[in-house]
Formats: sequence, structure tokens, C-alpha cells
Amino acid sequence: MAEIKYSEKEISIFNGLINLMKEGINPYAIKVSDIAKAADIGKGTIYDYFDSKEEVISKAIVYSIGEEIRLITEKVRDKDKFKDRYYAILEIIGESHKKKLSTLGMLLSSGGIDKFYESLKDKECAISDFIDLINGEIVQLLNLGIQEKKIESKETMEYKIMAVIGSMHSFSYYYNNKSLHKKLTTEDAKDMAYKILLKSLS
Amino acid sequence: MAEIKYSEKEISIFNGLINLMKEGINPYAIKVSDIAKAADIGKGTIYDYFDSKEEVISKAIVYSIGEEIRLITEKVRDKDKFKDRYYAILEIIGESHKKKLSTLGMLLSSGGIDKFYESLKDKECAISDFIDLINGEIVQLLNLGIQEKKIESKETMEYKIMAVIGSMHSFSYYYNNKSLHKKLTTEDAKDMAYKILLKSLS
Amino acid sequence: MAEIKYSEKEISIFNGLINLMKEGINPYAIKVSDIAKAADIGKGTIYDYFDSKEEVISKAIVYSIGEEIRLITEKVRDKDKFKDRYYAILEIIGESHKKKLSTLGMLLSSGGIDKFYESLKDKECAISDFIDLINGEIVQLLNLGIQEKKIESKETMEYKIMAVIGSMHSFSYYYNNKSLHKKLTTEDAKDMAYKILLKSLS
Amino acid sequence: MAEIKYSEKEISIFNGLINLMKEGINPYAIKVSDIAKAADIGKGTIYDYFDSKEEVISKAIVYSIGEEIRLITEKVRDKDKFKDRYYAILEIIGESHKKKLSTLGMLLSSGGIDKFYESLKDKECAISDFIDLINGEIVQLLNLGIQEKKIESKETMEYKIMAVIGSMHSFSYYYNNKSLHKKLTTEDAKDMAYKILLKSLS
DNA sequence: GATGAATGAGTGTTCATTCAT
DNA sequence: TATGAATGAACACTCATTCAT
Repeated sequence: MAEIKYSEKEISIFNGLINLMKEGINPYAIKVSDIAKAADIGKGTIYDYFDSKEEVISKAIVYSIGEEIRLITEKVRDKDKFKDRYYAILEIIGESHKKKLSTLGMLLSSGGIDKFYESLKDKECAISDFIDLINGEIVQLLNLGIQEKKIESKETMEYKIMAVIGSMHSFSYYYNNKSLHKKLTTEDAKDMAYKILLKSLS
Repeated sequence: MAEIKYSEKEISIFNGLINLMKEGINPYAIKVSDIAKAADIGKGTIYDYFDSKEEVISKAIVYSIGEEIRLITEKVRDKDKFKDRYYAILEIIGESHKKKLSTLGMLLSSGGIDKFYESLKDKECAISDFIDLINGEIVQLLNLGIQEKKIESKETMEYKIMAVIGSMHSFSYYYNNKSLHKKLTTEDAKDMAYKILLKSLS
Repeated sequence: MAEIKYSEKEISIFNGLINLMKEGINPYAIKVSDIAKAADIGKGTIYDYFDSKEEVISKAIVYSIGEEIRLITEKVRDKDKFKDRYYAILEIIGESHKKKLSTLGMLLSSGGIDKFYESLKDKECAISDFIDLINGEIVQLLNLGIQEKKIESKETMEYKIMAVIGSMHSFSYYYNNKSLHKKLTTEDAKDMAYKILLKSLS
Repeated sequence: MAEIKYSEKEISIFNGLINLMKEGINPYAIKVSDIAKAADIGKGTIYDYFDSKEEVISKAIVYSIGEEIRLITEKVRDKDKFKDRYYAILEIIGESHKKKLSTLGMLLSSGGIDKFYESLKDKECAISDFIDLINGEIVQLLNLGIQEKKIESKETMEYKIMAVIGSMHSFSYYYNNKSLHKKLTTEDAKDMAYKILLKSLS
């Protein structure tokens, strides 16, 4: 994955913007002056580092996904038990639902991020790299499970990845429609997703 | 579900706009003049039927989801075998990926439509109705499966719904990342999703 | 000469702008809002008729030159005596010095209009047409003089045109530096220019 | 004429800017950063020597005219024959047409420089001085001609100056519309201007 | 003294909305 | 009822000017 290096100033612009997006503001509704205010700099300074508003937003999203994935990877690698690691992932999915900008959610989502950010100027170089990273993490998770004999290895890798993604989504769906499932705790939902995973990989 | 009745003119405005969105144009980038052109009417006429651009877009999306669900329900009810009906749903998911505006995909997606369309003025009255409709269809599907003894009924309804949603998403994920899975045909992916479903409900 | 037809609204925009320029405001310093105010219309309306500020200014200048030449031609053709017609031209030159935007002066000037309005988008189609019109008028003036035996016809046409232009400029120079020639009246200056013309064509 | 002394740095800023203007760039379109780049210094340095962009441009133009006149005077004083000196002046007029910024041309032109550079902050002290210098040179030229008996001295000085200016403009007009007079060489045009001068002063 | 990163007032341009026809 | 010409508020972007280094 081509590592893009950004200057400190660029990163502080990104972070301001990402915070705005996490507040749930539609990226297309954000004004340049908002971005400047969020980064606590002058409007003109933005244009010393980027060519257009579009470019700031595109690059900020790509940067944000990269950071989020870095964070997830870090948090998850701590866990060396299959179940712990899976639950850690569900934990992160749950947390990212609380934020408005869930890049992980978007990547996993049925539409994919590209449906909504087709205008991303640099997506060509970035999005599929991210997918690869996510897939790599899933493969490692599966290997743990196989070592621990929690799951079978007989199915193809495609099947196994699909099963993981599916189970994660089932949790996500619960989380997203919490109001419809008031009897269910988050822990219940995690257990159910885990059960789905184990059974589909048994 | 409160049925909202629209005039013929309103519907033709919706259809023009929906076509634009299916072409993948970001709804926030669509101009009133585009909507008018797509509906082949004057710009002013739109304001005879709606109060603002926001309102047209909001209502068009809600209308579009309703139509799509109506279509799905129709197509799916034909099938009275569990497997056929499930495959029919996957078929529809696949088709809706080809269009740029997949309302079904959005409803199913981890983010949920409300993440992206929070500004929807009328969502309060509509989105949760749609979720109920989808859940109702899933329950019917599950009942078919139980009758045919393809799946067990011992788990809770929540678990079963989550399993269905999860398996559908695993297919969706394959479809969305087709380029990464060139060896897999769409039929393979359907078979795998079905296997995941059966095993998680065994 | 390719006649370009403008709508009434376009002409009223031109006239507002030309008035501004006649007040001596540097065209490049004029703001779109000034143009709109001068034409007594909204700022946005300008963009219904032109693509950019640059375009409005360019086209207004070309239009203005055309109008001024039309006016001159009209005024001068009344006079059917050589001397009267020449004095009428000097009269117009004098008047155009009072206005700040003398397109005639610019065309005649040593730099030519193109030095200052190189950015004129349509100059290719217009400026040389204007030069031709001016030359045509000069030829007619010369023919009158020859018929009346006021001037000789022995020299080449180039020489004769140069002599006319030169004498006109000598008047113009006087007019432009009036403050240095306080003893001289405008009539004196006209007489002197006429004398220069007659002698150089004798 | 009050001689204004400029520091070396100021002069190097002027020269950079004058080069830009000679390339035909509209002075009003030149940016401070362009001026800095042309002078190969930092943007801030300009403000150590001048108070505003306007001031740099104004003073550069005045400086440039002064330099140009100094140059002309120098070149012309070599020639001690009437005809040679007149032809030398035409030569300089021709050369200055090749450059885009002809300050001489502007001074001579019907509009006068003040039409275009009314904003010149220091014009009050400079332009009329330049006119005086030019007039002085013309008077010297005329004296040469009278001494050599090439021209008569009976007319008033105003008449004689007007005749010289006129003849110079007739050459300038040829030069400016060269494309219309393809049969004419520059030498022909000079000869014609000289003939006009002699006849109008005979 | 010299610099150029940072600023924000200012301006060109867009486009949702209105309203006379 | 339907229209689209007209509007002006709003916003992206520029660039003269400043000032910390």
C-alpha cells in the first residue's frame, strides 16, 4: 500500500474536517470556511495546501479510513484468542456506529464507500488497498479460529470470509435497529453474531 | 403504514429525479433545473407541488424506497419454495447493485439510510415502516423454511432474522467486491450465501 | 463586416458598462456588481447572457467601437464639401477626447487598441473590420478633396491616407496637451491641422 | 525636472516589472508574487521599499518612461543632420512598437498616457515634465532643419510641432497596420513620413 | 534586512426561489 | 396552470498585505 505522507498542517486540516463529518454533517454541505474554522486557520491557508474544497474532502476521507484501519488493527492484534478478537471487532463496529462517520461501516456496507464517494479523486489508489487490509485481518482471525479448532477449515477461503463478513453485518443490523429490539442487550447481539459465525463455519 | 397519495405530476417529478440518482449523481449535487429537465417541465412547476428542493429529494427517496419494496414483495411472493424465494431475494440484491441507487441496499446497509439522509424531512414517518415491511418479509421467508424443515425453529426470532440479514450481506459483499473474486461466479456466491444461511439456522 | 446581433438586454448591459468606462474607470477594475448596477439588473442576470465578466467587457468594447463608428459615419456623410467634412471629423475627435473612452482615438492611436485589449476574445473578427471602415471613410474624404481640386491626386493612396491620419493626430496632440498651448483656440488648432493636410497633399 | 533617485533594489524591482509589461501582460493583471518572482526577491521585500502594489506599478511606469526618454535623447543627439535625426526618431518609434510597452508611443498617442494610467499616484510630478522634454527635442530637431534650410521657419512654433508630431504618427499608423500595407517596406514608410513633414513645413 | 507562510476581505459565479406573464 | 427570466444570497477561491522568524 502506497503510503502517502502528509505535512503536519495537512493532517490538522484533515482532523478538523473529520471531526465535522463525525458530527454527522453531510460532507457536501460543509463550507470551506467551516473547514478553516475547524482547523483553526485562515480560509486562504487551505488553498496553500490543497487545490480545491473537493480535494480536501476526498483526501481527508481517504486519510480517515487509513487512520481508522490502523487503529482497528492495533486494537485487535492485542487479542490472541479467536473469540476475544472477534468480540473486539464487534466492539469497534458498535463504537463506530456511535460516530456518524464510520469508514469501516462504509467499507463493509453493501453499497461500499464508492457508491457515495465516487467523486473521490484518489480512490483508485486507496480503496482497494483498504479492502485488502481488511481481508488480511479477517484471514488472520480465521487462522486463529482454525488453530483453536473453533471453526473448520474445510470450506474455501471465499466462503469463510463471506461468513465472517455476514456475521459481522448481522450484529451491525441489530445495532442499527436497536430501537426495534429493545429486549436485546448489545452483549446478546454479540453472542448471537458469534453463534452465527461458529455455526456457518462448523 | 400510512399510504401517501401523490398526484401524477408529482410522481413524474419523482421518476425523473430517481433516474438521475440511479445514474449515480450525488443527490446533493442535483440542481432544480436538472430535476425540471428530467421531468420535462418548467422549473417553476416544481414549486407548485413542493416547497423546496430538499422536499422534492426527500420525498422522491421515500417514494423510491416504497416502490422498490413493493416491487420486491411482488417478485418474491411468486416463489413458494424457501430456497427459490431466498434466491429470488439475492437476485434482486444483485440487480440493485447494478443501479447506482439501491434503496434496498441502503436499508440493509450497516450505516442505514438515515446516516446519509438524516436531512430527510419525512423520514420520521417512513423509514421504520419500511424496516417493518422488510422484517415481515423475512419472517414469512423463515416460516417457509421451517415448514419445509430446511431450517430449525429453535432459536429466537431475533437470531433468525439476524442470520438471514447476515447471509444476505455476505452475498452483497461478494457482489460489491466482484473484482477481487474473479474465480467466483454469481451463482457460486448465491450458493455460498445459502449455505451460510442453512448452517447458521441448523 | 459580420454584423453581430445582440438582444435588447445584452445591449442595455453594454450601455451601462460603456457609461462606466466613459467615466474613466479602468475596465479591469470594474466589478460585476458595478456592471449589474449600471444596467439596473441583478448580478445573476449578467450570467444568463454572458459566460464571464471578461466576456461582457470584451463584447461591450467591440460593440461600443461599432456604435461609435456608425455614429461618426452618419455625422460626416452630411457634409459634402471636403473642408466641412474634414472639420466635422476634427470636431468628433475633439468630442471624443472629452469622453474618457474614445474608441476612435484608440483605433487611431499609435498603440492601436490591440495593445490594450489584447485579451479581447473576439478581436480577431472585429478590429480589422473597423480599420477597414475608417480607411474607407478616409478614401471618400480624399476623393471629395480631389474633385474639389483642394488636393493633388498624384501621390499613392498609402501616402494620402498617412497624410490624413497624420494631420488628424496633430490636432489630437494639440487637444490632448491643451494646457501647454493656452494661447491657441480649438479653431486655431483645426485650421492648423487643415493647413498641414493641404500642404502635405499639395 | 525633479530627478528622483531610486536605490539599486528599487530599480531591480522596476526592471523585473517592466519586463513583465513588455511581454504584454496587462499591468492590472500582474500579481505581487509575479513582481517578486520577476525581481527574484521575496514578496515581503517589495513592501520594505513600497507601500502598495499600486505604488510599485505607478513608479515603475514613470521610471520606465524616464529611462526610455533618456535612451532616445542619447541615440538622437548623435545625429547632427536634420534628416538623420528624424529618421533616427522613426527608427525608435518602430522599435518601440515591437515591444509591448511603448511609453513613447503612449505619450504621443491621441489618448495620452493619462487616459490609461489615471491612477498613477505621481503623475502630477512627472508626465508634463516628459512632454516638455519631448517638445524640447522636437524644437531642437526643427532648428536643425531650419539651419539646413530643409524647412521654412515662417510658421508658428505650435504649427511646426504639430506638423512633426503628425508626420511621426503617420509613420506609426503605417507600422501599426503593417498587415494592411504589405507592399510597403518600412523604409518606404519612413520616406513618406519625411515627405509629409517636409511638405507641411515648406 | 529578507522572507514566505498565513490571513481574510473582496469578488466572480452559481443556483434555489420567485413572480409576471 | 405552467413557465423561465430575473434575482441576490451564498459560497469557492484569490491575492494584497502582514509579521514571526
